[in-house]
Amino acid sequence: MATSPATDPFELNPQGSTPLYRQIVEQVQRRVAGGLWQPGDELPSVRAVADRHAINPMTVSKAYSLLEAEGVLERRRGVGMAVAAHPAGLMAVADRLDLLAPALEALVRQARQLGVPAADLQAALQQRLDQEDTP
Amino acid sequence: MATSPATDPFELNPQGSTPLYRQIVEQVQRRVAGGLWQPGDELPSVRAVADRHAINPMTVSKAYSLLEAEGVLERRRGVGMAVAAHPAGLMAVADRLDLLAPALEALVRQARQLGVPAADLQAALQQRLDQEDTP
Amino acid sequence: MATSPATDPFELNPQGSTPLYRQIVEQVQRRVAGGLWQPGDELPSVRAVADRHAINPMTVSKAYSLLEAEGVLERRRGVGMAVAAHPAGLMAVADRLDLLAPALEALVRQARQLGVPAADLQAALQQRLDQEDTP
Amino acid sequence: MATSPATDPFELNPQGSTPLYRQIVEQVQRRVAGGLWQPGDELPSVRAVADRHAINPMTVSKAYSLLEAEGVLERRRGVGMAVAAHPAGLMAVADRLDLLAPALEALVRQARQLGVPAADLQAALQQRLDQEDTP
DNA sequence: GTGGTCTAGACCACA
DNA sequence: GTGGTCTAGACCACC
Repeated sequence: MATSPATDPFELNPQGSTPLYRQIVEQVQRRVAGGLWQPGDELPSVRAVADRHAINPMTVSKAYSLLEAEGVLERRRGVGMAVAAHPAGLMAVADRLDLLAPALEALVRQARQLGVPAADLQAALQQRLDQEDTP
Repeated sequence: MATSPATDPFELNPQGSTPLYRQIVEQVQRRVAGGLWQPGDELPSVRAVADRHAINPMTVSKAYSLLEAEGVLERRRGVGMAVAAHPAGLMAVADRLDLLAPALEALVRQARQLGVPAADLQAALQQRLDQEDTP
Repeated sequence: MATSPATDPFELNPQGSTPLYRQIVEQVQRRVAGGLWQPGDELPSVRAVADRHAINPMTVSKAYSLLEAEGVLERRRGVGMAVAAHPAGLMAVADRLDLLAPALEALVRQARQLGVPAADLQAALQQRLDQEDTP
Repeated sequence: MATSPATDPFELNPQGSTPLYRQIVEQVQRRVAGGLWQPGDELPSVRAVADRHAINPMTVSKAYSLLEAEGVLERRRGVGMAVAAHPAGLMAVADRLDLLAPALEALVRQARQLGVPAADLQAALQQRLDQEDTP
């Protein structure tokens, strides 16, 4: 089980509506906030990520720069990027739940408009979480 | 309780990142898919919606046109738009759950990346659904 | 002989009753359906087409968006539009004939209503096709 | 075999892009031009057509008025509309073929863009005409 | 450079 | 009254 940044840690969806650089930024933020990635862990190079996903290196670079400006990552000259010593994003479980609020809100709103009963929604989540445990 | 298309059936959020016309498209899709709006029901006119939300008529028109191309709405010339006789989007509960898949997927992925335990996520959804019942 | 999307691949008739954006949509559909344009081929930019024909960029953009929604084109962010990897419209000769059905139907119906004999209609088509070969 | 104007002589398609009144106008024009309908033949009343197709009587009335202005129909006070004594539209076979030119042009252009071979197009027309003979 | 979104306003066609 | 089309121009996001 690999939780620290591997060669290819990102799940990118070029079709999706959220831009590529945003997808990278958000995934790093969450993993650091949740403690999955620890201070000092090194991220894959800009070029490695760009090659792996066949995207423009500038896109990756932009994401890393934003994360550096945020204090989540720090630049190690000649080496690459690493999770900052005191990452701004690390937080308690309760605060992490707040970060989930928008996604939760969207889910519930869509279910309401679709006329899907609360019980069915709960069941669907349960089922999806079970998949997660035993892939 | 008004379920069929009222004078102002839309909940638009001009601040959000999703464009206005997309918000309209998605809300109509879900309401038709869920059976809340029935075939033959007439939608509020382009101008009415535009005036109500102080937006450009073209924005509303664009949404309606897309929905017509999708087969969800049909144009009644000189009269207005109505839910299509055989809307492409009408479906059973199970299929409606499929429409929720992307939102559900996003929620679970974000929770995983944040390191939020499954139990906490379930609890958060439960709590949010309880709000829905007793607003 | 240039078959892949050139700088100016469209034949637009501003006088005709069919709107400009529809003309673009239909021409792309047919060329992709016929295999003249292959998956991955890049289309001329919105601005290029708009300048070339002295029309508003939005008109071209509208056409491209509809084609994307249909699955014929795909957006490459920051790069442009291209024929989709698996275009919804690519099809065998038999199916392409189905696309001609409406036009064929209209022709036959008009001939019937005009009392034009079948033989004369056949001859007229033959004559028109001969022009095509030796322009 | 009914060639003179019956109770319901029109083939109307509310979905099509051509407006309803235009469909009526063109069908009358062609039938008179081809001699299928003879001078003096009476047309169904505005109300009859409107009821039969569930459309607005004004739409039918507009079509009839245009045809009267053109000299194809004449108004018989208290009785209804009839094909004019000397209809402007009656013409020789060669001229009628000219009326088919636009439809023929559209068919050939679409076939070319679809990459359908001339022979296949000829065959398709032949097949469609055979249906016509033995319905 | 690319396309996306929205506005303000015009004119047209249809019923 | 309804929606459809097009324009001119603005601003934004992405790569």
